[in-house]
Amino acid sequence: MVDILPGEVEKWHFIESKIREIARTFHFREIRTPLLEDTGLIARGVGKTTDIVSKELFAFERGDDRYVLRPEGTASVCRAYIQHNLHLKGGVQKFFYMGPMFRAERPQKGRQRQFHQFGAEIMGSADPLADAEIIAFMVALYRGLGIKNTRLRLNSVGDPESREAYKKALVEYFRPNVNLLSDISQKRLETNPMRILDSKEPEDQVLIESAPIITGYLNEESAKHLRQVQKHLDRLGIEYVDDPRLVRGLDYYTRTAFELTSPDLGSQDALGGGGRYDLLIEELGGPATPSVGFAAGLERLLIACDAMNIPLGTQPELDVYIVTRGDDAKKWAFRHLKPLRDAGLSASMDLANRSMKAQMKEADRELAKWTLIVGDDELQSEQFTLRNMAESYEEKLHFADILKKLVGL
RNA sequence: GAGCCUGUAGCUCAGUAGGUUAGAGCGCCAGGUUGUGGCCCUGGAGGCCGUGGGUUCAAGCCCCAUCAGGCUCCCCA
Repeated sequence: MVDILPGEVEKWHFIESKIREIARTFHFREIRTPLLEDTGLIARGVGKTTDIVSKELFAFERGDDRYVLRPEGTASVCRAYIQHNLHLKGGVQKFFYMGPMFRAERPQKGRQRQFHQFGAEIMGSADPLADAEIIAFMVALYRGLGIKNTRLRLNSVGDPESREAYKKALVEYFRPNVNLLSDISQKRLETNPMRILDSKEPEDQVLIESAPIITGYLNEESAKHLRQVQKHLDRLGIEYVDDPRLVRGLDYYTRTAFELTSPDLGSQDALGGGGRYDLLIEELGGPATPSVGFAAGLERLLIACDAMNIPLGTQPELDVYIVTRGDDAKKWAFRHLKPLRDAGLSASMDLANRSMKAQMKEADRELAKWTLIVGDDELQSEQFTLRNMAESYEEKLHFADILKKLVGL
């Protein structure tokens, strides 16, 4: 896990405000859920056989209750949707969220045990327009930041009927050659054959290349749904590639699945991904609510921005630093920070009784635009020295005029 | 969970075949300039050399373990 220090945190502010701004234009509304969730919710929501649940949860018990640090956001949003009867508010609900997630994995570039995701959900629509809307939102964020080097992959993992037919076909295809598969894929043939398609083991690649693809096994409704999503994306000018071998690691997806990747991320090349989950809310005990969503990694977004040399936030400037000489000046300065701050200026001063030279140096380091220099002379004449740090000129003014001048700028 | 690599000052890194008080640049602090930053000069502070154990007269350097990080695999964001 990592600390985000001053200098780095400004980048986060920049990205977070960009996300909020684009969410506003799409009219997604923010939802915040607890970092802790009931273990059962996550297990049922994400799927017991997924890697995330079976080996990556941070879990603990307290009394009879079992908790996990949330590994993703969708299950929590669904829980909140059910718990607060949000379907009764009517219409289609559009949410976005942003915050830390936790998975107990071996860390590497673009992968931490505590990481940050933003994501969005559209709940209560089975229409392909909702799929296109959620993808458009995700793509708009990356476009808005200027990240160009991305690829959107699109597929349908089918509804339960289609998927059963496809799984059967896959098992029939792989079974005769089971010995040629990697150990892990041999296991997956029993538990979750579609995951074999996601394997990167070299020995699996040959077989995967000529394996049957899901496209031919989609029933008419699922196939039509995918075609309509594609048409909507075409109309929006959003480029994508059809990838009939795209499968996702969470069990709740139905029909639409998509992933946005970037070659700038190295081995962990997924910026974000998502899909439709028409059955999840019902499975969790809520009303039948077809929904679609995505999640994206903020750390990976930052890596992609750096790779493209996209300027993010920088160290904040300081409006005024008051430099003092002597105890009376120090007292005067400490009192006069308030009117400066009340006027909306950022103002600071030496808090460690150091030399003028040290104070000037600190003002420089803190990117002060102005220094206000106060010593015996100034206190006598009530005319204070205002120094412009960038242009190195000074003038003597009454405090009221200094305030006026700085606020007026 | 697996493989390979790395871990020396706040940061970036040197440390020669194991041999006295572990170095540099930048940064930090102070002085040169007892009322003025950025340049320059001088000085200073700051390291149980990731942690624990072992080998040796002697370990930053060799061995083992462990923790953390990097690159892969796996998986995902």
